[in-house]
Amino acid sequence: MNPADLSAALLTVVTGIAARRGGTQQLTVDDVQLERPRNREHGDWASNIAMKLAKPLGVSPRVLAEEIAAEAGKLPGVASVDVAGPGFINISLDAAAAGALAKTIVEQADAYGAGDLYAGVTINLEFVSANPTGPIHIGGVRWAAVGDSLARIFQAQGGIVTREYYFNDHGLQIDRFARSLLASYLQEPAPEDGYGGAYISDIAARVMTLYPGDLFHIPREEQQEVFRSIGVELMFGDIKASLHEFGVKFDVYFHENELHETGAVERAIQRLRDLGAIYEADGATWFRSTDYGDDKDRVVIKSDGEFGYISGDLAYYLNKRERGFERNLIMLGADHHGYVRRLMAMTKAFGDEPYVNLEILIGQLVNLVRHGEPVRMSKRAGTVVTLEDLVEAVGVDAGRYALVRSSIDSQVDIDLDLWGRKTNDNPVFYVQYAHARTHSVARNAASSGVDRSAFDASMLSHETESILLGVLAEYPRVLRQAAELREPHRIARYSEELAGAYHRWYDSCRVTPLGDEAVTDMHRTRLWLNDAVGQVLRNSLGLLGVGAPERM
RNA sequence: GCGCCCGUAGCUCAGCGGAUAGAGCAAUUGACUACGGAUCAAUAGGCCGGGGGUUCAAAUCCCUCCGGGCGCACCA
Repeated sequence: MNPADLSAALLTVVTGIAARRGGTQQLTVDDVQLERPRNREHGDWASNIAMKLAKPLGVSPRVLAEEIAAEAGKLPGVASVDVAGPGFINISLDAAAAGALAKTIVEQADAYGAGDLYAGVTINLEFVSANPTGPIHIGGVRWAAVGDSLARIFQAQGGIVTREYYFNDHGLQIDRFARSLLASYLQEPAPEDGYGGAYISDIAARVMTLYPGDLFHIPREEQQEVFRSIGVELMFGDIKASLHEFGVKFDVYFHENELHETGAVERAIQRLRDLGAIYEADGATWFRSTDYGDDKDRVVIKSDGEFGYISGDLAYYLNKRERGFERNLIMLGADHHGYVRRLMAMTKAFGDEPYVNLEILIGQLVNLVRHGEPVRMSKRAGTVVTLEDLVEAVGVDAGRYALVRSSIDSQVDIDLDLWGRKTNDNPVFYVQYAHARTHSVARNAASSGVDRSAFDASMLSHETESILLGVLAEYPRVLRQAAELREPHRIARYSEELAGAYHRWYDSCRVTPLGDEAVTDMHRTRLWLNDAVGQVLRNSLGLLGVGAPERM
């Protein structure tokens, strides 16, 4: 008996009662969503439907609740139904109905928890997209972890997902990068608006070893071009390598240059012009974005003839739509929240639906903390905190977990000392250890002759088992909610809850017989539960891109 | 001035309009001749930043004030 089955059964009961009382509203499963009461004494599942329907039906919530409870109590698998407080309906399942889930999970394996929220929907997730002018700094790293996890979550909901990296290889920042490399090579001071730091001289030196010609005897402009083309490729290779090491693999690396070379930018502007959303003023060409909700109009062609910044975005969005993506998500740092309005205005201008065809997720800043002090960074001075720094300090699993564990709406301090520790004050180890423990238990079970040849769900009646089964039952809903709200941290928090429930069960219910005890169906049945927990922990950690070791 | 995010236990943070607001860490006290003690049990710790409002019900929604972070270019 899953909560979904129970909801469906309850819906039938409630619909019948409402109809008899003359109710006219159409009820759906969403109206009878069950929640797990915090307090175990309130049963396994609770419904607030009586309080919601009391007013429209003109009855007191308690009376209505009693009426529903009387019928719900007759449902198969339901042990008891009570009415409590202002009109909560508290339902307890019998052990057999609740325990059946253990077997279901083992049988469904990797598929347990998956849903169809985005079945067949094409989704483009654009994230990181750091300019190839330096290593990925910590802000981009947050999105590397969260964006990749979100991609996995959407896939688990049936979405057809493309992970995309927008490679900004066009524009002034690249010029600055090239000039900085050249300056380093010529042992000149870094340009005023350029980049500094050890990686610049490193890349410059590598360019030298790769360039087949003689750099000394070509004009400075050509020298800069050499550093630009080779340097960008090297930097980009480094970025790809760090992402790969971090377990993030992009399906598409999209080059901004392509939009300019194919005339896509002009076409995008022309399309706005055709819509009457373009005007000329002060020698420049403007997008009248205020007509679509922006707070000021935006320059698409500057008075010097160059394209404004938004022009590339216009073309890029259209390009994604032409490639068939129904939903396009862009993940940006808090310093880019000002973009949201203008890009939504663009979406609307093109006749699409803002916040549906295009969504922009804004992630607040991440601070790294070491020895209680924030690790400050400055791109100019080259003291960036990079992906490599994080991985070096805490490893990939802890790094990803730390980044994905908090809501992106919150600024986060990541304590490198804490996350680098291999002890129980590190949450990722708490969860991984629980998973390793399920395997350890399974190994011991095998050597004691306990197998899964029998399953009697009614034996899973210990209090810790009832709690553990309840947590397992919630997983599909947590996953769905994480997808709907674009909040992978819910999966992380859930995995911690499950790990805790498992450890407590382990402490009071043995899977393997003690001493020369005989193997019973109790042991066999518990092995199913043990394996079910391992499976769900594996599924959760998999969605976070964090390893689920069998031994630690 | 305008906009986005945040303010919850000593710390780091969860919390879907529901019942007595939670977890981990830190503190105190316990549990190994028992499947891995990277664990578990227990104690203590809170005007959920302040004030209004909506609701049967508000940490959650709305308004307002205070505090913190980040933005408000013909830069990218």
